[in-house]
Amino acid sequence: MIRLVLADDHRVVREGLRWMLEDDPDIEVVGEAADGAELLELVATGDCDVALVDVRMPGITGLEALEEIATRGYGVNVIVLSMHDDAAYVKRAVELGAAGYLLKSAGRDEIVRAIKTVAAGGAYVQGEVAGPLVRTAIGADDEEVRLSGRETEVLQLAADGLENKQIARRLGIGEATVKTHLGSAYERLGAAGRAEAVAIALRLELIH
Amino acid sequence: MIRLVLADDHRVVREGLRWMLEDDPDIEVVGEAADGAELLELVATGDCDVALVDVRMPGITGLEALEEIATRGYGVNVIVLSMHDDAAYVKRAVELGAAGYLLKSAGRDEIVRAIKTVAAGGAYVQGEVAGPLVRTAIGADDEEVRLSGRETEVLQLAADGLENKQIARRLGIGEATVKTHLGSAYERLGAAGRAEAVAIALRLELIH
DNA sequence: ATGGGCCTCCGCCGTGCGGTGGAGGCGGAC
DNA sequence: GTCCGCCTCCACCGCACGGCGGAGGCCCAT
Repeated sequence: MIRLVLADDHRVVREGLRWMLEDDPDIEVVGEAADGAELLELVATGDCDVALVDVRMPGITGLEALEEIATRGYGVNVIVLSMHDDAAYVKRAVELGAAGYLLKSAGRDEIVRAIKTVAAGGAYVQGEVAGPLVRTAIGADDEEVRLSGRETEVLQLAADGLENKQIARRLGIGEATVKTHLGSAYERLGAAGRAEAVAIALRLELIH
Repeated sequence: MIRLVLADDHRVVREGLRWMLEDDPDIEVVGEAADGAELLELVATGDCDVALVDVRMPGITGLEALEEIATRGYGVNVIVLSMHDDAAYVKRAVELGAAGYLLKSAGRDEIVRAIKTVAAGGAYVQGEVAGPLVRTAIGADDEEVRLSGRETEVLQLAADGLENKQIARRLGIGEATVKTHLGSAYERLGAAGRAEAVAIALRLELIH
């Protein structure tokens, strides 16, 4: 019997999944969470084997909760449920310790298969996103996009509408340094300027 | 027997709802649609009584389909399923002819109740949004954040990293006009500049 | 100890950007 | 008819921005 936890901020999705999955004799839904905090509480009890979590949730997001679960080393395998088929998303989720990755376009059979696979200790990535993923694994398009601590801070404040001088004062550093960090952030993200950089970083959930 | 059609771009949601609702002996799911066009096709056949449709779908959105269904005068009662509890959304949906309005926070019982109510010719608005609705009916609060067509286009291109001159060429308008649109977009969004405007618009899903 | 990543800072310089204050045409709403 | 929202365009101006080419200190790994 696989003890499953569902995490999604929309109750229709949670209840729908519950009805859909409990029809399978090997699966038992032992808990539901509406956000990352609730999910972490449930996982902490240790009474579950697999968690099916939406990436996008209020407060603590699915990815943040995933990171927490992975580092804490609970014996819970997490399947990420996402709207995005971007390779970067998948890669990031897998890096953070996801055992499975499903799109919201997945059907019941595929979800059940994924749950049973990861419950058995395996990994499951939906076909439509597996292609891009292995491409990056081979190194065809490597370069994992990430920013240094300072770059992230500076870009976050830029996204909040502060100008360089204000960012400098906020962080207690010189304006020239802010420019340097922004410049390297643009380069890493392949952005033409702060607007595009903010757009890309938001999509990759590097800033909020 | 109530013949029901489900419309949502996420297959997990559709299948989940199907499993959840077909458990009720009075409800039969006779069709699923992944976008507005499919929904209109299904409704046109006339073989259904109630449609449960998500507002947000690619191509023809739920609201647009709703409008079409209402003006064409099919004998189908539409229940709108939305993430937003904004009064403006509810108001607009009801204006366009929705017989019901549910949030994604709704539980199974409430959904079933809504379906049976509208199938009987009634109207159902979820409790949590009924309050805001009457508030706006009185005129207590209004104002929703939205951008004009041009403002959205211009801001989207700005988020893609184009500079004003390039945006102007792309849209076949003058650079001054681009600046005007951007300026009014900043004002509407309460943003200090393009970076913050892009951040806000992305969060509000006004651009992608 | 040499290299590399990160953080810090500096000046220079062109220009893209955003604010201000206009103008007119078009369509729908009252 | 008159108002209002939307789209279009113009000139001016100050400055924030971003690219360039430097510099040094820190820590860690090879």
